[in-house]
Amino acid sequence: MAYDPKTIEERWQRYWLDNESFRCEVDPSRPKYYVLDMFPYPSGQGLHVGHPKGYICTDAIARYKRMRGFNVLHPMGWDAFGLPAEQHAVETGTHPAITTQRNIDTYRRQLRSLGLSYDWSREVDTTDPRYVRWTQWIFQKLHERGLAYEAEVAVNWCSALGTVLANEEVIDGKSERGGHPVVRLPMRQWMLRITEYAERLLADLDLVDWPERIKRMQVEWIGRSEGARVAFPIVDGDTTIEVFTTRPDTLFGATYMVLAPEHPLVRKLTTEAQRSDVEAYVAEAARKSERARMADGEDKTGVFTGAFATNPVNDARIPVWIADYVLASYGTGAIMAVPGHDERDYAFATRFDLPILEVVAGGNLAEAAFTGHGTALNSGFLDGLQTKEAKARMNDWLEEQGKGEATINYKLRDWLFSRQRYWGEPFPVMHLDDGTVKLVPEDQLPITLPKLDDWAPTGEFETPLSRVPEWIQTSDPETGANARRDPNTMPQWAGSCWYFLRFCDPHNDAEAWSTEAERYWMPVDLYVGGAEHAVLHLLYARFWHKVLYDCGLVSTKEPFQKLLNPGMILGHAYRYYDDNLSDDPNAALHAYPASAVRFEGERAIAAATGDEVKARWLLRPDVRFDEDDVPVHPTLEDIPLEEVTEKMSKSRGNVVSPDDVIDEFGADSMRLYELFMGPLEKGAPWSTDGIPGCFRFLQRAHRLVTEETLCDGDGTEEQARLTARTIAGVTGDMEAIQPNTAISKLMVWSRDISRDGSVPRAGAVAFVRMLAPFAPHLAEELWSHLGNTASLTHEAWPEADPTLLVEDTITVAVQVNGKRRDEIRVPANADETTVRDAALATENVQRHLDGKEPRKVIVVPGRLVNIVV
RNA sequence: GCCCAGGUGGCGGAAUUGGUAGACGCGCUAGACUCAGAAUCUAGUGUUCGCAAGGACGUGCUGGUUCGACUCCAGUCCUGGGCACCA
Repeated sequence: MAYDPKTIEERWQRYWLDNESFRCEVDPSRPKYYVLDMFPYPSGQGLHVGHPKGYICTDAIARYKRMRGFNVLHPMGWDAFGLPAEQHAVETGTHPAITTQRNIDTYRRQLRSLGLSYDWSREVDTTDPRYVRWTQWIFQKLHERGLAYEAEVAVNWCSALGTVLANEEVIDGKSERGGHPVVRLPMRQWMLRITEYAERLLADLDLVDWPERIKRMQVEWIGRSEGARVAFPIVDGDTTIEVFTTRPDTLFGATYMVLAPEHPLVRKLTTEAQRSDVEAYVAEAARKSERARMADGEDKTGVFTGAFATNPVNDARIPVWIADYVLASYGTGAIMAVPGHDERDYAFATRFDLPILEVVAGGNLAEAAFTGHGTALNSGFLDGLQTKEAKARMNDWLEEQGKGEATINYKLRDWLFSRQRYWGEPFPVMHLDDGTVKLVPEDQLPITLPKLDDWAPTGEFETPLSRVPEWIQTSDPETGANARRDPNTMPQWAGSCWYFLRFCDPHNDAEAWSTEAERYWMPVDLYVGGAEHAVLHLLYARFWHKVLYDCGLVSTKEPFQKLLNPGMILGHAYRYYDDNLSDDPNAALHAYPASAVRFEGERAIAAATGDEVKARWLLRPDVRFDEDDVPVHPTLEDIPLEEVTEKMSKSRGNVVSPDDVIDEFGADSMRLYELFMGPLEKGAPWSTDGIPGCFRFLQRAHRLVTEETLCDGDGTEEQARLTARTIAGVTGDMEAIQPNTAISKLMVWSRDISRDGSVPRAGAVAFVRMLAPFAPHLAEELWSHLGNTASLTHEAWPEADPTLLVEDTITVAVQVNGKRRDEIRVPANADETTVRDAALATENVQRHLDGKEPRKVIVVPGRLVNIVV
């Protein structure tokens, strides 16, 4: 019987499902292992070959750990709220719930076809009301602890799309999709006080085993900085401007102040003479997106308000300006400008002819700001102090005088937690007529989404839910008083902040999870998912987890013990450009090769005409190759194509589906290949060239076990040693999560085991067990061929006989002056003198010594001998 | 601009603590089987000189430390990722 993956894989997938082979239950008598994939958003395109890289690796680990006696929790679910389903509803009228279910079905089918060993009885779906109920419940916990509050925050509103856009969806004041105008409008929104947890989110990174670069990204995102708050009184006024500075030691050098254009004091401080200039500047800044403001970079702009403030250390009268280089959202939204010792202030002062004062020695202020540390000067009581001491002295002085205090500031901002969208969790709150907010009683949860008949945006600035008055309008079930529901929904992050807890106890209708299940399964021992979630998802989930910890609802400070990021699998495509910006299928377009296009920021411009153009992609089968083997467009004349390797995405047309690969080679070959390609964390362009090699290996494995006659026992000594070495090596590789080298050792075994005799049964048994994590279908098939009736899911992992790992005779390399000249075979237990003499005696060494006396001989036991002449 | 990761054959990639560079796979070459091909098996395969034995060179580049460097140090170039007026 030839190896036929299709039959084998169908049979065993059926068996695993029918027997619930991977079902797990709390069992305090056994050690647990919780291995988790970041659950996917089920998009309409289904999986591409890049997605399963991590899933396959965690599956191999899960199967390995089961065989090592662990009680393994390995679940899968769906992060199913999200914008694409809602946009699909706008376009087709199909309810997002229907689209979502359809997509989930596709994903589930594809994951099952890979033979992944999930406990499907634990599947969760964040859009399921039984799940939403507990997401809302956790929101209420946050609210009860004062961590959820409402605030007026500006949003990017696009009336053409009828939706609010994230900052990265806005390019140059226009929507990324379609190029429609976007305005910034203030709106009442929910915020979560994540900043209150900044210090713990930072400190507890020490508790987890994560890649250093991910930790660093979180550290930088949180952006802790130590400094001081200082109050500057307004001249002839009753207000003060408060600023944050990391350099209180330079306070004597503050020669002007700057407020962000959005600063609440701008209107109040501006004098009549300056009012029209200031208002024009503020309006201009509001029109620009945050991104555009940052992009302007070096060219500092600003306007004088007409007001003056007093420098609290020397009573100097200094002007107050507004400028958009000061960010409203960081610190206090206002700065003291020290042009002598800050590059931005220096550029601004030079541009507007403001005084520059030297208060730290060490630079040349005629040329540039000096931002380094040094000795204070022109600074009254700080003169002569080094920067570090000067800071401390100034902080003390500020506190003594009541003019400021030492403080810590974070870049991290509170989390904007509402979205003006339909397909998300409604807020479990009631807005009462007196303006207060009351939580919906727990027994009334979940608040479910209303039906929506008309999906098309109205262009009005309103949320989809606000268009359903009978849903918005409600009453307080406890008092019967009038109440309104919140018209916003939660962001997609909400469901993913706690799904790993629900997996511990997914069918519990009395509580979000039981204490027993949480204490047993948590924390997640191994969490695998894309580095693109390095900051947001992982930070938000950690934040919720810490709140739940403070509520006494979870027992661990951190949810994810070890984290790994699979590298991205990239797709190949061929690129050109055209000027059909609106994607009109009937447009008469003009196409351009990459060489005729230049870039201005993120915009592609045709070099000849200056018109904006749009990138287009073709897949290899659609590309024509001309006589010089240059890829060209199949129909458009003279358009050479640029070969690009990028992230797989529908818009680039470079997506490869696992369905096609499985159809041709089977799931086991696909799994083996994705593991064998290289280390988990490394990305690579997708190529099918290596798959036949993996298929051949499985074929050979199949033949060895089913077609050869097995001899009983361990076989010859060489065979027994080979098997023992393989077991030891594969086990070590699995512990280190290096399936690529584990597989290569299995390949060596299958190549060499029948070298000096027929395949020994004991070796075959060990081999099949070791094959199970990588090619589980074939392993099951061979296992039953070896006479077993049960699945090998819970069979014991083989153990290497340690006596067989010790070689009697070993090969030692012989070097002369560090260059390898020969090798010798010596008994493993030979002493140094024996090895040294044997090495000196070899012919090659004698020739290279050429009669000279060795000056020094270095013997590295078991490794090599180096003879220095 | 700043920070981080990484540069090893034609290709994907191996290489405990500094100790035989290139495991394993792909591709390629030759042979076996075959009427032939496919498939399979066997052998070879870093570059270069040599009939060979054997030598020289070789882990982005330039130096350094060392008996010995892919591995450690300094500098430099390239690629990928992150951050980007955070006071």
